[in-house]
Amino acid sequence: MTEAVQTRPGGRSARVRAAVHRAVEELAAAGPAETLTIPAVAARAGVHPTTVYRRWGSVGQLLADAATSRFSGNVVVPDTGSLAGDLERWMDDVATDLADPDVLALMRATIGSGPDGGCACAVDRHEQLGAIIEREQARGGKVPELERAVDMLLGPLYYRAIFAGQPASGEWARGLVAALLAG
Amino acid sequence: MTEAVQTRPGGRSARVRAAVHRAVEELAAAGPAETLTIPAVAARAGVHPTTVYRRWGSVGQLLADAATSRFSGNVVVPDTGSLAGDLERWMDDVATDLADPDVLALMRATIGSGPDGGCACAVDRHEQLGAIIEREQARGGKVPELERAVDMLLGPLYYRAIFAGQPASGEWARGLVAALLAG
DNA sequence: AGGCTAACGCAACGATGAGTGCGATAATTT
DNA sequence: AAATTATCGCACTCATCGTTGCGTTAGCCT
Repeated sequence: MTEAVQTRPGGRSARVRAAVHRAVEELAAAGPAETLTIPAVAARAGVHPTTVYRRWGSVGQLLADAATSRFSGNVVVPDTGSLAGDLERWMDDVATDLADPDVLALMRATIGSGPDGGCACAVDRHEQLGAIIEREQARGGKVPELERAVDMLLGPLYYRAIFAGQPASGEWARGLVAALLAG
Repeated sequence: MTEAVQTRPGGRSARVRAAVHRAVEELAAAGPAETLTIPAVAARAGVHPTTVYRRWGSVGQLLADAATSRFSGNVVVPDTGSLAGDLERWMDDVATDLADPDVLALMRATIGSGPDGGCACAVDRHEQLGAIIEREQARGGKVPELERAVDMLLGPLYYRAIFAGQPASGEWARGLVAALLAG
């Protein structure tokens, strides 16, 4: 009597999901926020609007899903052997990702869609930074606190991207790492 | 023959403007983003939708206007006599402001409304920080660079508010000031 | 106080987004 | 290979947003 709701993740469903996610990213990058509507997304994805309404329900949930899918696992945690090297490589990757206007547009739209939109964009990065620090700790090295690292690395990076509109250079990012490790 | 477009800022216009701004803040705080529509704002403000359409045009411009109005001049630059004191007081005020859920909701909606939405929320704070540093410089004290101050103070503050969802305590904010002045 | 005109309210229309019932398709299982 | 059923496409309806023309109200100036 188990009412197991079995899902069906292979084949067409996956294709539809990917196409819709791609359409969301493109539309978020293209026009103003009010053009990001479900019929528009469906048309661009080559899918019927009904499908999107049924699978996601609202623009907010659609954006949250697209954002978590986009911001999870597209940056690999490096392993250079030293904490400084790991952090510098990782910051460089994150900064490069944040320099893409399409990524920024998706982030802005996701933030605007609800209270946890911002978290969906950064949780993965938070965990990656924690993993880097944990590994150094396993190596036996002295590590900064995760909170301090978040404040001094992620904070400035995301602030510049969203609130200042400045591009983040690799050199500047390495300076942040140096400041963290010096303190 | 001067075609001076004379505006009429007093009396009713100002009342309407204030009521609409208030309605935007309330609606942004109340429901999801898709409920923040011009007819809804007009109804809550006790104003006819046509008025809002004509004066602001789109939800994006309306949000930008409301945000700049809300985030300008509601924090006074303190003058305690020392740089550390000024920064601590100011950070405390900003942190308190950012702890208000309504303020956060307005910020999120503004960020989601367009590419410069984020700037509209932070430009004033940027200038205030610059003013504090300039005053200390006039006093003859040694001052940090404005960029570094932004990275180490505004960055963590806004990152926590938007991307981490953590409340910012006054103690933690003072720690940021200490770290900046120590470096 | 009276005129001038910017700003607002009202009514109506077209366009489009949101939601629903039903049949068709294709992924998964036996 | 055949059956099962989750998922999708289609046609249709309802609600509401965006816009325009016109009359009215109420700031500002002489």
